[in-house]
Amino acid sequence: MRWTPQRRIVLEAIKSTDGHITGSELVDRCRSLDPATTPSTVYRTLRVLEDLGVVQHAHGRDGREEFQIRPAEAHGHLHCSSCGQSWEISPDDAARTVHAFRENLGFEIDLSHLSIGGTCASCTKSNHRRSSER
Amino acid sequence: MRWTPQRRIVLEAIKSTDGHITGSELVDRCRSLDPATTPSTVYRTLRVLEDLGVVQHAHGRDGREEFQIRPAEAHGHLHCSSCGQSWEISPDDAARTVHAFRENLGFEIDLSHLSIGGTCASCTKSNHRRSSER
DNA sequence: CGCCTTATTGCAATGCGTTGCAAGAGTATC
DNA sequence: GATACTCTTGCAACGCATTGCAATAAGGCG
Repeated sequence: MRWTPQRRIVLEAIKSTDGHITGSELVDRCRSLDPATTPSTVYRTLRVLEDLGVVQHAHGRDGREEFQIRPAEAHGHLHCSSCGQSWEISPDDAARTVHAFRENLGFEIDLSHLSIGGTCASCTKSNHRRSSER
Repeated sequence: MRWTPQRRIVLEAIKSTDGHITGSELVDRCRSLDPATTPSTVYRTLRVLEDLGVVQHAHGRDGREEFQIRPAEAHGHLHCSSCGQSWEISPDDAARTVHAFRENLGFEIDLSHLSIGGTCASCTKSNHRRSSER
């Protein structure tokens, strides 16, 4: 494994982000640190960093990969299709779900990859209000 | 809404598939029915059919869209990252999960979009066997 | 310190999917 | 059946991500 300037930059860029970041956003950010950055290097570096366990990716609601520094504790994400926001699933809720699938199906959920779409509480409420106004 | 030959072909193609199919696979299939098929039309038609509620899409483990004729009952999918297989989540297990998130977080899971990655029962078993052999 | 091995990079080409736009073809109306 | 309206199509260009390949440079070794 070689520790190259390019890899340093990718790591620096992803470290300085708060929460998730998509591949192309990261390419942009790297380019602002070093204009000579090429996309292929960034994407390849991301895979290397993921193999090393430094970063991880999940999929946003549109299926696009979103990267982040690997958190201390693996957690899934919740995406609201109405307002577009996303949240981390709390360790408790996650554990409950993981447990249920393990018991019922023997299926071991990969929490770091878990991404659930739907409608958040406040959007559910406001949608309901709007439909009863008609 | 116009019922054109192109749309007829897309619908025919997706109807004749068993289970899921990715966009590009569907384009190929349409091309075998009509070589003049263009990708943009296929993808646009898929969105129209989805708006009509005829088809729906979810995301495979790699995040790629996978389409299918909308089933009588919405169901999520389970993807094993080890063997690559995928299964439908039974209505019971699905309901349990949906219920849990609604109660705890007020979050309304979109079941038709739910796609969970992890390791299936038999792969978990054989991985375990392999590691204890070392 | 310089050389050698080979991991890594940059480039160019590819694939999937999307979009703007002008040309074309459904559908309704008369 | 002809006409007009406008929804759809096909094309070309684009964006994101990946890959093969030759050139480059990192890091170990003498």
